[in-house]
Formats: sequence, structure tokens, C-alpha cells
Amino acid sequence: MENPLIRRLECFVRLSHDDKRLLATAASQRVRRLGPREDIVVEGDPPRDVSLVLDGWACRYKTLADGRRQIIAFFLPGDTCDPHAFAVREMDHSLATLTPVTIAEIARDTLQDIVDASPRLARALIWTMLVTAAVQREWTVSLGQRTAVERLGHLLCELFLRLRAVGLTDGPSCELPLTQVDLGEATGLSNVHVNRVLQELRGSGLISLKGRVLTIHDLQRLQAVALFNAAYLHLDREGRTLDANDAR
Amino acid sequence: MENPLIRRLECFVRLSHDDKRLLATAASQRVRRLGPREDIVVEGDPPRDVSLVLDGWACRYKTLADGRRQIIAFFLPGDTCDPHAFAVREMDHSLATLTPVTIAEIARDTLQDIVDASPRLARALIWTMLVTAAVQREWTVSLGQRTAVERLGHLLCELFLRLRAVGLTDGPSCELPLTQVDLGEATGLSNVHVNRVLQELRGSGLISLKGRVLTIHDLQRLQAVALFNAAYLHLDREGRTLDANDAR
DNA sequence: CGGCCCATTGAATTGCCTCAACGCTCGTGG
DNA sequence: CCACGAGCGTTGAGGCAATTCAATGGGCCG
Repeated sequence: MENPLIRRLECFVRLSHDDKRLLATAASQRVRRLGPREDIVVEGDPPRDVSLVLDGWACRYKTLADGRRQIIAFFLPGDTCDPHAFAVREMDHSLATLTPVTIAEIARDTLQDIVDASPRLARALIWTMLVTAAVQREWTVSLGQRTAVERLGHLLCELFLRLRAVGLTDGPSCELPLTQVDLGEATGLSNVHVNRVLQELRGSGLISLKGRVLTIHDLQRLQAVALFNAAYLHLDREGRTLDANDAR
Repeated sequence: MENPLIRRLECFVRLSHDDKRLLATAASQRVRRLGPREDIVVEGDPPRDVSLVLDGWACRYKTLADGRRQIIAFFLPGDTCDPHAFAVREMDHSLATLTPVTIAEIARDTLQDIVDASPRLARALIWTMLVTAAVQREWTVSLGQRTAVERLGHLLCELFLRLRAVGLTDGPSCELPLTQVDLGEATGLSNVHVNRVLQELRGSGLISLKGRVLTIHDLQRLQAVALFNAAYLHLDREGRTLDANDAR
């Protein structure tokens, strides 16, 4: 199977054969397998190498002194955890797996070499960082303004589209290996309320969620209900209106 | 008065004379003055040059279809708005002034020249991006987990420390040119409730807030109340424990 | 002086939370 | 093979934090 990072970057730029080879070799140097619910890095640690998720789901989270926990981001296959984090002295948050995960650890220098070798890849990597930031902003909007139904609906839309971008959906369905507690920690809701909201979404025929499989029966309508606007995912390839300019 | 960006970057690295000159000239090429409550860029626009706030307060915000509005970030003097935003086709959020603002518009190429000329400046600029991202994550935690009192307390701590980092505090006081509506839009609370919470904070002797001046009487205690941990601001100069290594 | 923006206050409402209990499924060990 | 416990989902009841609606007052500007 092709490296999901390649698939992800190709949402943005068309990669040359060489680009792909560069990425593929970098991502195969040091591959680690982790179990579910395992910390990768914890708050206070010095930053490690860049981690690229090859398979499975992980998350970024932060814990308050009294134990309250907030999931800050989800990492899906093809996502990188903080390409530049090494610029700070210690991590201000933790990373953990949710499912069993395969990650590729890419050394700082390797990454630098890639960036130097291919301006196109450099641009693509910056693009992933911008999208990560945009997602974080959208979560801020969700938590600040959206109701519980909208928040959950929005999150499901986002995850579905992100998975689809790396080829991990099956028609209207995708895996959703999150518990209701996880969903609550990501949306700032209690697990009890998550449960009731999911029932509401199921009841109105928008989704099915059974076992670990999510099916979105009417993506359009779910997006409308959740006030979801996909623009922030920047899934449109940059060159589409600017192809002539690609040489730059 | 010295350029506030210089002061800000010096929180992180010690800049050479040349570095400062580079920055100072870049920031003086195109200076714009804006009134209060003016949009700088709106959602859907193509990204412009990088804007550096020289004076005044601005914000990033997003509006939902039905008018609900969330302030996503505050820009204080010395902050840059999205050094890399030009990598995407259209803005997914808006920027607006809150007070009268002076900004320096720095062209993409100028920025590139600076980065090429000084690796130290390049690192410092990456650091500002990381801090911006860290602040965004902390807002996610606030909105998701903190109570109204904690949220407002946390925001006040953050703003105060960020202002102090660029020399804009006066002992325990600083300017806070935000209305209670603004504070509500940033914290996801109604302006009515913001009002009541502020009274609570005043009542317990933690702060004064009168006119546009905030005074934090007991920063330690306010931090404790708000579960505030300044680590995410990464205000410690990178070299402090690594000075010997500065040559790299 | 009149009008507007902002802060403040009260009252009624509600979205979501907490607490508590129960059922299901699955893996494990006796 | 069945018993048992753990983790997760589900349900009900009661409570509280924060909201909405509405009205009032102060300060500033034209």
C-alpha cells in the first residue's frame, strides 16, 4: 500500500516520482509499532523526532491539574505530528495513540534534506502545517459557538472528509475507532451527553454508528446541520487555477 | 520606540545588530494605519502580504452562517498574522482591528530574503509560529474544559504576560481595550455572563478593570484560579540552558 | 440635548452536567 | 464450559452553570 503521507500531500501538489521516492525512503528508516492507548510523548518531555502516522489513530491532548482532559487534535494516517516542534525546549502537550498505531520517525536532518532537495515538497509540508492550524482554529469555533449537536456533527464531517482524502473511506462509511468518552473529550461534552446527541443524529437518519463503523447517510444535510464549511480543510489542489504558474 | 517584533523575538533568541537592522527596515517599507473595528482581510479573500502589528490590537475571527461570531486569536504589538498564509488559495477566516492599529506589510519576498540572510531570524520566526499554534491549542483547552471564571482568568493571564513580553505592561497593570462583548466572543460566553464573572473576579480582589485598564493584583493567585500554566507561551529564551551550544 | 455604545442588573429558561444504575460484549481464568 | 470482571454504551432523575430577554444607567460624541 502506498504511503498515506504521499496521498495526503497529493491533495495539494502533484508529486514527481523523485519526490515520492524521497518520502518513501525517509518514512521507512525507523518504523515503530505502538499499542492502543499508549503515550507517545508526554507534556514536559523534550521534543523528539517528527512522527508520521502510517496507520491507526492518535491524538494530541492536554490535562489540567485536576484531571480534566481535552483532546486537542486527532492524527489520522498521513498526518505528521509537529514538523517544527524541535524549536522549543519542552512539549506543552502530550501525544498518545488511540488504536494500535504504526509511525515512522523522521529525523530532523532527514526532513531538512527533503526540504532542501525539493521545493515542491517543502511547499507541501508547509501546506500540511497550515491545514493543521486551520483545523485547530475550526475546533476553537466549534467549542466556542456550536451547540452539542453541531459540534459532534461537525467533528464527524471533518473526520470523514480527512479520511476520504487519504482513501480510507468506503462509500459513505469509514472507521471511527473512538469511544464516546473520546468524542466527549474532543468536543468538550460529557460522555453521557455525547450518547444522547448521537442518538439524536441517528434518529434523524443522518448517520449510523455501530461498532467502530460510521456511516453518513446524507453528508450534505449533516454539513448543513453542523454549519460545516469544508473550505478550512483546503482540500483543493493549489494548481487548479494556477497550473501555468507551476514552474514559478 | 523600538520595533515590538524585535522585542518579541528577543524573548527567544538574542539578535545581532544586523538582524535588528534587517527587521527594522523590512518593517518600515510599507506601514499602514487603520481605524478601530475595521476588517483587514475577510474570509474568502486571497491571502495578502504578511501583516506585522506595530501598534494597537487586532484579532482573527470567524463567523457562522447564522451570525454567531468567534474570536479565534488576539494580535498584540509584535505579533505577525500568518507568515505562511500565502500558501493557500483563500483565507478561511478574517482579520480585523479592535483599536486603531498600525501595521507593517511585509512582502513575501522580503520575508524570504530575511530568512535566507539570517538563520537565527529564521529560527525566531518559526518560534513565533509555534507559539501562535500553542496559544491556539490552549484556547481549545479553555473552551473545552474550563469554567467561565477559569476561562476569563486564563485569558487575562495570557494577555498580560504576552504584553509584558513586549514591554507593554506597567507594573501589575496593562491596557485592555476590549469590550465585554469582545471578551465573550473570545471565551464563548455571553456578554452578560462575562459581566458577572468579571464582577466575581473583582470581588475576590484578584483584578481591577476600569476604563481600559486591567490591573492584576495577585498574578500568582489568578493563575492558580484559572489553572494557568505559562509553559505554553514558551517565553524562556532557548539558549538559557544551552548557551554553549549557540554556535550550533 | 439626544443618541449610541457599553456596562449592569433581574428574572425566567435551558442545555448540558452529575450521579447512579443497568445491560451488553468480550476476554480471561477457574 | 461457565463465571466473572472490565470497558463501553444506555437510560433516568435532579441540579446547576450559563443563556436569553428585557430594562436601566452612565459616559461620550456629534
